[in-house]
Formats: sequence, structure tokens, C-alpha cells
Amino acid sequence: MVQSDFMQGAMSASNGGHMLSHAHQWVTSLPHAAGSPWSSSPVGMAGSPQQQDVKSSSNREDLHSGTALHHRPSHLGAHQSHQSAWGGTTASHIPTITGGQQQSQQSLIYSQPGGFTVNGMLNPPGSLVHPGLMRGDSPEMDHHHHHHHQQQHPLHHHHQIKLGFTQADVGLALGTLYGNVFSQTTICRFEALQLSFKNMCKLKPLLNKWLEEADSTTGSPTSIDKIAAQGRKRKKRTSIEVSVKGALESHFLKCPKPAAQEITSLADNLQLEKEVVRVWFCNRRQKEKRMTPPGVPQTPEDVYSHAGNVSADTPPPSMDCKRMFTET
DNA sequence: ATGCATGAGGC
DNA sequence: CCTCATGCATA
Repeated sequence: MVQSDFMQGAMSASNGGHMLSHAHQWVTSLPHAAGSPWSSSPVGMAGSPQQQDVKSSSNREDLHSGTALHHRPSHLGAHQSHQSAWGGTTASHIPTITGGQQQSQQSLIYSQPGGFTVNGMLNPPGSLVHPGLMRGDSPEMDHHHHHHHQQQHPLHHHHQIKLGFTQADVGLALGTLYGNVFSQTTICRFEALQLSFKNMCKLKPLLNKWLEEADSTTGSPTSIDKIAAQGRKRKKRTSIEVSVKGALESHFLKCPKPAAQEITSLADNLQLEKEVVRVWFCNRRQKEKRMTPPGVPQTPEDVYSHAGNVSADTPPPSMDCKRMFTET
């Protein structure tokens, strides 16, 4: 395909000696067997071309999973404490795509030492529905017993103790294992289902493989080799004021895809570089296309539940507003 | 966890 | 210039 050139980042957590100042979330604490993430068959969503690229439709079926995932016995003194979102550790739960919409963000379902009773069923091995075939699939695991995350008990005899890996660790591991390195950001977005449907489909199998590996390798030293290079200077992130953001948002609602000239005038009015405004719109549009539209936070259950129809939401208004308010 | 940014691939 | 996949930098 075309978008296959992931391998440039790979150094987010390896510079100096302290990776990220405050580590992030801990991932992967999967109940063994809780495999099927999105058991749904996103592809089967014929009839509802939800969001993006419908053109490459016919090959996004790598979603079947079904591999029992386990965990890796390591004992990290997880200490996540931090702000809001961390209601718990982010279990690297592989989400189930439900037709391309939205899910929750960090739900941690995992097993407890006493036996994670997610539901008692999870999904049978082999219940991987093929994309396009069936879609009722993965049951809903209850999220009632979530958050417990890292309980670092000294004895983790079995390799059943779930552990926490940081998202950055996972991203790195994926790279060392399969060649595609991902950043904490990507893993985070994956878990939060904030990637495009297609992107999700691409990443899911990788994560699944990692999980398998993590289980089997139970402690095997993953060779760490990264491609660190890239001395390109990045533009300092522009901080846009809230009021200005509001203005941009306002315009976006009127016209999500302004013409170059509009962008120019807008930039002028807001006193921002044109490029900044242009990029803002690009990013804004992208955000619009992601899964997990705001306002429809699904509970973890929903996430793991049904997944069949892929109903498109966010109908592309495709209205072109060339210049309705060009006041130079 | 997310906002702004970079780049490749497309038109 | 856009879309898309990704990620540094940041709140």
C-alpha cells in the first residue's frame, strides 16, 4: 500500500536517560483469553461507508483476532498518579470497533489475582469473526471490577499476573519485534480508539501479535534497537489561545474546508500564520474523522459488545463553501 | 492525553 | 492543497 512507511519516529523514549518525564500509563493487563478486541467485522459494513477511505475498501480485514493474550510477568512499580484520565491504568485493551464510531477511552478490564471474572466468558478461542461475515460477536465484558491495575505483589509466580507496560514500552516493543515502532501517542490513541478506522485495522493485528509475544516471551529480552536519527528541527508548537480556538472552531462549523484565500484572511484576522491556520483545519478535519465522537462515550461494555454494523455517522456535509464571507 | 506539526502520497 | 498516519512537545 502506500502508507507503509512507518519508521521514522522511534526515539521518543530514548534520549538521555530519562525517557518521558512522567511515565505514562500502563498498558496491557489483559486477562488471558480476553482476546477478541473488536471482534466485529468492520469490513462487513457494506452499505455504510462511514468515514474515510472507502476506496481501498476490500482489504481491511486483518481484524480478526482471537489469540489469547496473556501478560508478562514483570513487576514494575507502577505508580500512575497523575491527572484526570487515569482512572486506572490503561489496559491495552484492544478495542472492538463497532462500525466506526466511538468508544470509550481507557477502560481497564483485567484480571485480578483471584481470577478475573470478566464475565466468565470473554470469547472463545476461534471466535474470530471474519470481517464481513458475521458481526455479533464479542460479548460484553463487565467493567465493574476494573481498575486495580498494578498491584505489585512480590510473588507473581504464575505468568498470569497482569502487568503494566507503559504505552511507550508497547510501542517500542512492537518496533523491536516486528519492525514498526510506534510512539506512546499512537498506542494511546489506539487504545482510545482515536485513530481512523483503517488505521485501527492496521494496528490491531500488530498489537495482538505483541500480546502473544509478551506472553510467550514472558521475560525474554526484546532486543532493543531503534533507529535514532533525525535531526530535523521541528517548529515550535504554536499555542493558540482559547478565544482564537473558539473563532476557528466557529469557522469550522460554517465551513470545514475553507479555501486558501479564506484561510489567509482568517489567519490575518486572528493574527496567526496562514500555515498554522491551514494545519489547524487539517487537524480539525482529521479529528472529525476519528472514531469516538465526543458526546457518545460508550461504556467499555459497548465497546466489547456488539459490533456489527458499521453505521456511518458524521456524514460528510461536503458542501463547498468557497467563500461566503470573504471580507478581506 | 492531546494539540500542533511533519511528510508521503494523491489529485 | 488535501488526506492520512504518526509523533514531538506539552498541559
